[in-house]
Amino acid sequence: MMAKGRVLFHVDMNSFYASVEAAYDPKLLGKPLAIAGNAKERRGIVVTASYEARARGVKPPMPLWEALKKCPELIVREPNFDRYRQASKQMFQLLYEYTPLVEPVSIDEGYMDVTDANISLEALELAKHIQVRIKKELALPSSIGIAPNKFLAKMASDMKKPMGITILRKREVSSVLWPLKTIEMHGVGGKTSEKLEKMGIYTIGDIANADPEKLQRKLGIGGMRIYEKAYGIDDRPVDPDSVNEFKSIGNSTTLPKDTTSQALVRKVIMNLSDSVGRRLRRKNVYAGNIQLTIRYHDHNTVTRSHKLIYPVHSHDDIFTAAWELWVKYWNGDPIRLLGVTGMDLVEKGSAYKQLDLFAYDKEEKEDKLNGIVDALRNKYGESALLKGTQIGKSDRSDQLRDRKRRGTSLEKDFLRNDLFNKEEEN
DNA sequence: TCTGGGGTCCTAGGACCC
DNA sequence: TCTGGGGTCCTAGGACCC
Repeated sequence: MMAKGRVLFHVDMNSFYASVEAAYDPKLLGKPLAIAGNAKERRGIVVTASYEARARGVKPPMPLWEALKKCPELIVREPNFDRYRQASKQMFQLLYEYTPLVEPVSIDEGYMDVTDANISLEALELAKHIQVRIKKELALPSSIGIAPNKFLAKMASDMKKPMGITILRKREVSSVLWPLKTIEMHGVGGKTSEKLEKMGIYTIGDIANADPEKLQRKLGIGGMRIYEKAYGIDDRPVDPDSVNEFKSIGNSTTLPKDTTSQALVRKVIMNLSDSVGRRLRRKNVYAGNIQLTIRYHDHNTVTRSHKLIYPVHSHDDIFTAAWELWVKYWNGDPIRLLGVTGMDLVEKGSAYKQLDLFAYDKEEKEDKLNGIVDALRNKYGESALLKGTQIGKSDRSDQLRDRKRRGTSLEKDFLRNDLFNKEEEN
């Protein structure tokens, strides 16, 4: 018996941020509107442009000054992320009414697997129904792609905007996709398309006719993938859980102006650590690795990271790790951007399973804990948080003062909280 | 007068272990 | 004895996406 093909939707909101703003303020409807961060400092870029703005040549990610040159009457708004998250939530809730097999990909797009959805409508009718409801109930335009897999559904939703619905069948791949330039393929960007051009490959059809082994040699595993995609092959399932499986949580910020001020940098890293910590705690996860991103004046960007002995999620611990990276690696040049990211995330409770296996009651745990902390202190010195790092002198004394003030050590705090399930402040 | 901020995945080299 | 090869972990960077 032949396996039944899947029916997948890719739902893609059109100019999402701009559309949400227009839904809030109908005066904006029909006007050239751009959403841009740092609009006041003029360092911003256009994140989203309404279709009226696009018609005048404004499109993301264009620097704001350039957008204004092209379209002087452009209305510029700063992003209201809370608003977008709210609208996004409502949109996905609407999708969940039809099937639990919804996979949000980003704030404004997601896949649905409606193969076995218990709905009497044909796929096309169902898509229309969903699109109309999103428009009526949320006042937001969308495009929907219908196809037997994610890749084709994604390509399909891109074909008619705004408010389009496109069906892309596998047998249509050669007529519809093959004429397109390689960069139109989802997953092929500027660098890869350049490499492909050097191989004499310009269209998706050229990819399909290329030697797959050569593609793999030149592009690694990605080469094999684009070859399969060129034939419309993509087995990835719609995974509703992936939205909760974070691999990293980070925040970064471009400074109002480039700086070498230690005091300012310290403050910025502290703020970033605070917000990363808050987000980790809200999701109930710990970071086993802290990464510092430094973008210099000339846009050269470096990342430096440390695996920690213990996963952390307090702002103090995150700041300590990030600051040590800063002290150790900053090259002295003016800084444009700073970022702090928690990586190697582990869920609360899973981090110390091993300890629990060997300690049965509270007192025993306490003893065990003290023993471990002492051993760590002996091995790494007072600053046992980081693995394999020599801590700079000034920084170290900073840290010691800090801990004295709090009357405890970082690692001990952390273990205590975890072992005894102490309530965390939010 | 240039280029934001949030992520994911892949690659590659060196350390380290056996 | 002077030398192999496999495997894992850690780190950094690059490509890509929205």
